[in-house]
Amino acid sequence: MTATILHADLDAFYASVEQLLDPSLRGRPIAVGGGVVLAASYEAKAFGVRSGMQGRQARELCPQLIFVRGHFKDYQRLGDAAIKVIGDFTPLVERISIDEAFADVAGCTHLFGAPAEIAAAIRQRVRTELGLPISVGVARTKHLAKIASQVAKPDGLVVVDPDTELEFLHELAVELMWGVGPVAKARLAEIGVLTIGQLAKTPGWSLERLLGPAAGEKLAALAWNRDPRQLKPHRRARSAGAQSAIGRKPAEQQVIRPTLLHLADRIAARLRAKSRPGRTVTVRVRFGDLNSVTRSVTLRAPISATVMLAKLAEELVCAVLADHPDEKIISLLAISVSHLEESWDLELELPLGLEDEARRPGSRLGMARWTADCAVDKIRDRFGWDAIGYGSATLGVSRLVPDEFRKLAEKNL
DNA sequence: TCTGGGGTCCTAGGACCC
DNA sequence: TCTGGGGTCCTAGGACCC
Repeated sequence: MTATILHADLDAFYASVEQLLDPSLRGRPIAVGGGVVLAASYEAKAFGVRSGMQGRQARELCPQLIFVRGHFKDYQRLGDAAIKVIGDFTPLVERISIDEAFADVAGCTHLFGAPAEIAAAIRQRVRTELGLPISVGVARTKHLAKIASQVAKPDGLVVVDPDTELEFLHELAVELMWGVGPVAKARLAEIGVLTIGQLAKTPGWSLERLLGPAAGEKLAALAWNRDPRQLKPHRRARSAGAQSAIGRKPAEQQVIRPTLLHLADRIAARLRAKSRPGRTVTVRVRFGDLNSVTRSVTLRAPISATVMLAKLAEELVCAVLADHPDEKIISLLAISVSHLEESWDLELELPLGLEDEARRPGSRLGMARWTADCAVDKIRDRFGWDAIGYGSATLGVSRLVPDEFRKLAEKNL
């Protein structure tokens, strides 16, 4: 058995792109964003600057921090180009996000050499052709390849020989494992488990009691490098959503309605573009105290119409607020659509979707709405997103994070 | 460390069916 | 009518990942 799984991960991707585009930023602490840090360079991370952090806090940690507005189109272009370099070696590529992918090179070693050589070649090409640092891990399983690339960062290559994989794995900290976050790490620490080796020696029943049956079993297997996950080149998304942190706002219709319409507009347009309407609509409301509550409904027929989604979301939010009459302040609204149809003939959706709506008291059956959605989609295709839209949705909606940035995180439906 | 946005998966209880 | 058991779907919440 040889190690043929690669995990490739661009280092501090957005920040590296900025340093590539503007040489005066190289070697300096920079943050992409403004009000919120969307990404930080290694130099900034050294000061404790993290993505998601408030800009003010980041500046306190690192007074010389340079804020740059993002070049979002370049992120997409260079991320795609890096993945394409990997694709030049093997078609078995599973892209995880804009800057990260797995690949299996088992079938192409006769053409390009050993997996380690292929990994080195990928790094070399991304460096010379794109000007970006990328770290690569090579191992027998996805889990170990992923850990290897983390260990390799920044700008490194780590190959885990199958004969010594447990020696490599067992001395690492548990939180490097896939699936061990802050909560699991703390629980494991309570029973004295700090390293993956200690985890491996912990009895299965103990892990399952601590972390639940599924997580316990998974971690036990991963600790012995038994990772059953296959590479999946074509994964389809199971849900599509959008959220907006709105600061502290009163829980009132004039705040809620335009925000939900904007979110619904973004989601529904994506669903329509891929003909993947969904049956379950979930809403999340976060209150002033940062506690949040969700509410969902599952329909008989899938929907992808903007107004219908917005209306359903609004009813769910109203139900949440009715259940929490003491909460006067909301700080975030989110909508997610799941139970996505594999593929759906749009022509069929209208009668079925509206049939559902038609049963609801006080609603009007509107062919015009669906026709309008299609017209809006077409105009946006030609003239851009902001060429047309729901007036109240585009105006007065706080955009803490630019929509172009949000798009980068969207999965292909 | 209380922070932004798009996702996945798991759990537990209840409804409902056979 | 009651008791038992298995399976599936829905809902709400939570941990985790990038």
